[in-house]
Amino acid sequence: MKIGYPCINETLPCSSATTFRLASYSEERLIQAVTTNLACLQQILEFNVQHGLLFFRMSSDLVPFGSHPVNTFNWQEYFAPTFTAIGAYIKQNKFRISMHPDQFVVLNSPTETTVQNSFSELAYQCTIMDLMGLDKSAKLQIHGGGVYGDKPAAIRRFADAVQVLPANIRARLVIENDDRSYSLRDCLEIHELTGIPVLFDNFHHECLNNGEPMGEALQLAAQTWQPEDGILMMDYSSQSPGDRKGKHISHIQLDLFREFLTHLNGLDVDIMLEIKDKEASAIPAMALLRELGYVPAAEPVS
DNA sequence: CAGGGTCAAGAATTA
DNA sequence: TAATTCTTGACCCTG
Repeated sequence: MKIGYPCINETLPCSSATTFRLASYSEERLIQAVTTNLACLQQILEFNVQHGLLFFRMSSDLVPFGSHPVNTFNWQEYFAPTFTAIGAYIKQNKFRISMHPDQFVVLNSPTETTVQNSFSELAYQCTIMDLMGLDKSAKLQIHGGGVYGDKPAAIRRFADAVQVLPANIRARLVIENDDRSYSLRDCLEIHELTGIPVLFDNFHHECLNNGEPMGEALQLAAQTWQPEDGILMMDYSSQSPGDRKGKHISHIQLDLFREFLTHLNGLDVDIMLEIKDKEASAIPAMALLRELGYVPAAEPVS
């Protein structure tokens, strides 16, 4: 079991997602931003190793405009040695890695250009993982997309789109249940049609489900992962008290987290904490996992 | 220099 | 058909 937080470290004085406006695009600006971002990514990974946080979601913004036509620079080749070095560090420390293309990646959109843009974005993010030399357990997580008033048709379009993806992207693609449109059951159906694993989000499942108890839901999602995919990846969060339903909590509530863990029933998972204060929650969560024996005690610093 | 409007990209809801 | 919400950080313009 590994645990982590997404993209941003609030302790370190750097960002791995510096960007700039499209209007101010230039090759110099791009090189500067990517250089900064990759240097910071390395620092974050080192911080995480020190704290035993070995599941990490890399920012979608490592390369600004990574899939935009304005970006004709061969950043893949220019930064290949840096990607290789970071990848070596990731493998040396046995990190689990994910990326999460955002809401603009919609494989089942009825708009052809939206689908094409989605393919480009997936290709961009997959290239980063490929350049790092990561195996197929490093995943790209996306949601089902829109429903457009006809979910069965939307699911078929999604499945058709997955089939025409290049093999390297398809091998990394996983679908995550969301909190308003595509439930775990819908995602399992997409898995049946495409073979892609289902990344389980406990909080989304609480918001939208078909009656599956948490423990059963975890088992159903876990069954969609093949050995080469690695163990089940999941997103963990809980409701922010007093806020709109679906709003993520700002700091981890350890009693709720502890209660959630009882539903695992021995299932091994990697847990991404989608909680606002990032490592400030991940560190105490990790301490709890050690206390409960889910992960070994910290190794002495050599 | 701080505050705040705005930013590549979408979908669903509401007006 | 058009505006707003979702959701989020940070760029970068304005005063």
